[in-house]
Amino acid sequence: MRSRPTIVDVAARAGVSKSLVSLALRGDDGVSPATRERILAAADELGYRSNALARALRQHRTMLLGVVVGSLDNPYHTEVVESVERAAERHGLSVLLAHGARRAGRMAARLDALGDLDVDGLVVVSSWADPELLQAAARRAPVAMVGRSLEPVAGIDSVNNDDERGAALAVGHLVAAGHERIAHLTSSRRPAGLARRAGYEHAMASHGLDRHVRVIERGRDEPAGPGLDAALADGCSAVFARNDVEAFDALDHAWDRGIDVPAGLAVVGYDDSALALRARPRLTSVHQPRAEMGALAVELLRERWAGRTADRHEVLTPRLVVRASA
Amino acid sequence: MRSRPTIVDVAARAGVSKSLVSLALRGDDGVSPATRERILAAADELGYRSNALARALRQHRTMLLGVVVGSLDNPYHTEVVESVERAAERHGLSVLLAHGARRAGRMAARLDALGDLDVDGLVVVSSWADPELLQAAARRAPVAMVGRSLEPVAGIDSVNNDDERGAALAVGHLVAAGHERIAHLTSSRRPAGLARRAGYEHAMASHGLDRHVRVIERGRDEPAGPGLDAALADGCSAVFARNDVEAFDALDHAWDRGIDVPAGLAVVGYDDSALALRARPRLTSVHQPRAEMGALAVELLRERWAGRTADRHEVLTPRLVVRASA
DNA sequence: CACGAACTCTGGAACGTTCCAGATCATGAG
DNA sequence: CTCATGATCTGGAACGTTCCAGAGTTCGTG
Repeated sequence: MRSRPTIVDVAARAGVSKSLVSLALRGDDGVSPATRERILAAADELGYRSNALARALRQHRTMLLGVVVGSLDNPYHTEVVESVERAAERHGLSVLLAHGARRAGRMAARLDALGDLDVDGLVVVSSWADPELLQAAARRAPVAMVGRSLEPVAGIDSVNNDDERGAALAVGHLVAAGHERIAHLTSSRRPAGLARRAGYEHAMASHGLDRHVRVIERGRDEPAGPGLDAALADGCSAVFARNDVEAFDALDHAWDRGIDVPAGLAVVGYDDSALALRARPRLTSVHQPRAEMGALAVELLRERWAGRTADRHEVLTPRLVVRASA
Repeated sequence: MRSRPTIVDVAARAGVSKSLVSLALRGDDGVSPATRERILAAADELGYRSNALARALRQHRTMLLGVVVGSLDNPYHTEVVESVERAAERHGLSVLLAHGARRAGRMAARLDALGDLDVDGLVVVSSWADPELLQAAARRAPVAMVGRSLEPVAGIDSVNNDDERGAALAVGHLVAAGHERIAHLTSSRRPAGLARRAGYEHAMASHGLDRHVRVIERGRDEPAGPGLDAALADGCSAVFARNDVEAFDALDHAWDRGIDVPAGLAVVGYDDSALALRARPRLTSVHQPRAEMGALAVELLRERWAGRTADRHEVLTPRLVVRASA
């Protein structure tokens, strides 16, 4: 494996200076058509490929985008990551992926590693992140967060959907279908979860159903069964779950208990991830515009590169996708 | 945002040469304890972080691992990617992810982009890849493929599970449960799919059930229903699906038709991905040792870096995980 | 006391590119 | 014929590291 040809090799072959090769390859128009031709031909013959590293070192831009994601096991996350990668590619950026950044310690380590690689920007896809960590990272490169922090973090752009509104859509749909005792199933104390819960409570109140508010809380790895059974025993006829994964759990439990969905229990999820279509019956779910969210995050970073200094916090509007489960 | 301090700044502050700073930071033991102390303190005070780019340029190694994956929508793929990332991290490598490389054109583009970034190695996670594309990429950096090509590709290491054997496990289990008319559901013409199909056919033959071999083929986005119905009508009592996604489809269809699983139809999947646990009833599935496969792929690359030139093709042994669906 | 062997430390080249200031040359205006 | 102008091209510095050859100091030994 002979070592990769450089711009100098091309220059020698074309009989010009390395500087001119650089200009020609970058399409600068101070190069005469004839020599440009010659240079491109030489590059081609040698199989020259530019060294992105050297360019990055000199230009102070790597065209690298760091993407930090809590985990890939929730399809919603992977779909956001895919949309970020797609948008990045459109702008000639490559994505560096770090997953498993649930714990703050690991997230810090991954952010540092990405920073050392001089990424031009960072997208954090997570339902939560330590504000200080984000700000530390933002001192190196602009950061856009897809997902919520408790409140806007100074210096960090964000893209979100309106969780309260999404929750209201879900509750509204169930109320319209005649449900009154609507429970909320959640295992999250993170901002997105809390916002959906608050949205649920407000929506219940606005429909005059305060007295039927019932939140089924459980620990991260606790089963949903006991809480659901208790709610069912109290006449609860519908569940609005914090996300599709939890909705799936509710459907599973109904399946195990032989309860018909939606007749015996109506279920609405959140995210409208691939899971919603895999569920039986298919899951009615609040749709987050994922593709748009990823693209928007990349756009926010590009604006930062262009010089924007004011923070932007984008909140997109979710919509309800009605299927068979409610 | 003042520009990042460099090794030279640290040197100035500690009153030594940049070379010595470099040595001290890398833990070389030709540096006296006292000055090392002083240098580390200076680095700390300035908030120095090394520039991985400059190091990579000089050392001709980026510590970057390119991971190319067909798509992230099959949980099996994401789990392999996660395991690769985990193994990479253990060795101080960062993962550059490119997804959506189903089409050869896109895969070529992504491989080129990763090559330009001078990745030290490539892991291709896909059920198929154009051998020439892989070999072209391997001219730049060693390539390990997780997944099958029709036959071993010269110069490319690979990690696989033994699909034929896995298929035999599935069939064996169904036969032991008393099934004779066992169909195979597949929508794939890729090597892994073909191997599982062949394994199914051989296993059926070895149990003296040649006459009951029945392959339900369908197009990539065609429903599984019609083929399944026809098979059921002919007395088929079990299905061995090419992967969990297809098994899921079979369960769905059974659900839609009100057929009890496993009494009315036994279903066995392949991959034992997260989907298997999400299925109702829970899916009996052939387990591929994903975590091991990702780690092994990284190990194969490391061996290449260490100088191995002979190809290695690792084939791991799958095992059957019995759950409720069969 | 001289000398070589550690032990520490240093300056400059190199990695492959881009940037910058300027060199060269033909052209056309005065 | 001269000179400014624009078009085309060039050499060297710079990016932040690591590598290499060697310089200076200290110390033990004969």
